[in-house]
Amino acid sequence: MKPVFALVDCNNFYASCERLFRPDLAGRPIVVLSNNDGCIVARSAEAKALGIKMGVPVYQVERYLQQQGVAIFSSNYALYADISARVMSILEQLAPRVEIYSIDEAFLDLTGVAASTSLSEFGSQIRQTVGQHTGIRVCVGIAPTKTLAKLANHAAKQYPATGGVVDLTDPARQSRLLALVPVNDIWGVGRRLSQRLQADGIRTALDLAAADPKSIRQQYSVVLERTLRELNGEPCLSLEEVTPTKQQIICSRSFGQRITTFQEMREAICEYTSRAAEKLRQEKRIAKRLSIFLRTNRFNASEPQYMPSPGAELPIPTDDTRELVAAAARLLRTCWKDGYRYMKAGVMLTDFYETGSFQPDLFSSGSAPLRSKALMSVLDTINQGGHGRVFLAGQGLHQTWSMQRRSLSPAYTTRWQDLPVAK
DNA sequence: TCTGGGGTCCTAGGACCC
DNA sequence: TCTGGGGTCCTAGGACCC
Repeated sequence: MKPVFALVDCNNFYASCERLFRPDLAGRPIVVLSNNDGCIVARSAEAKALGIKMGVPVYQVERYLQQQGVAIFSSNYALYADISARVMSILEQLAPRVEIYSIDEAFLDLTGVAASTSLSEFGSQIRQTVGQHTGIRVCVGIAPTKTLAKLANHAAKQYPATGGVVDLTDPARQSRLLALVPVNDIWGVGRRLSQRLQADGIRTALDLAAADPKSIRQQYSVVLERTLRELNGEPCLSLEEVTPTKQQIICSRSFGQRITTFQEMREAICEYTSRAAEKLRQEKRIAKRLSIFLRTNRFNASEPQYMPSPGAELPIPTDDTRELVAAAARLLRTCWKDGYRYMKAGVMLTDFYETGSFQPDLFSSGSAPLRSKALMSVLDTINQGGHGRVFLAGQGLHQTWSMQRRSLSPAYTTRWQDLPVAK
């Protein structure tokens, strides 16, 4: 049986989540900012219509946002994750196999669905059900490959006449759409590739689909060859239901204010290491390698730049916050230099093993690592419970460097104090 | 003054081995 | 005054995604 994929994508997801609990904002433009209130990362339809671009630094458009009466929100990730989980669980009820691709997108396997009902009808059912149960609007693209399903979804968003659902299983329809799509709108073709492709005379998705797979592989890469084949309806990417285990865990942030002292940086690195260790334990992994990085402001050419990123192997892989923090602090001492204004720092864990699976080598002897499963699990339970936090002294009490979130909405669905009240 | 964070995959090139 | 060839493993960096 020929495979059929659907891509379900939430419209303007973060902005829509904010509006769910603020009916007074109906029809008003909304933008959501990145961490630290730096850039615009999501826009409502009204904000897009005003010409506000994705990714622009807020300070460049602050006046304009005010003039236009745009509602501004800091990122409220707890809220978006919770709404996302609700949307995804509905999709899992509707389709037998679902791959959660990102916070606001999922691929569905619709192979065989057409027997009872038409594919586009099924797409409309998805839209309706999700809309009814969560208030979130989605668009649905349906096609024989993931790459085509992405394009179908794109079209469903772009052309209101489609009613938010595009069935692209018909080859004639595929080529009509591909002729309209510029290469940079193809999934997997970014800024650099699209520049190169255009220089080679490949301007539309149809141009790429018509190119020779072998020479594309030679001149570009095996990845682009797969994209080309997928555009021609030949599936190269399959549905991945089980989330593959992580290869690396990163925790990094820009600071609310520049950091200039070792003490503050030490706090920040401790904090990020603790967050990374929590994620590691959630994954049920232990890590053998830890690295940290510091960054000055690369946008400011007149300032001296320093961006060290030292790393180290741990004697024995671990998921214990205290051991990881100690290692991170050692690395910080090796690379710290006074006299710079640091903008950002981060911690990265790599080289994972399953908890309990690691064989220590014959010669790593002696010093029993301070490690306690019980302690770490108590730490996690308390910190995930929402009734206060327990942390290492090194993380700092005041965290003067922590990020700015001036326009944060309440955690409507994940904190009792913030529950919306119907009057 | 003010520019996010967290991931993946692929490739090229160096180190090392026989 | 000459200096192979081929394989594997690892790392850094580039490109992409949301």
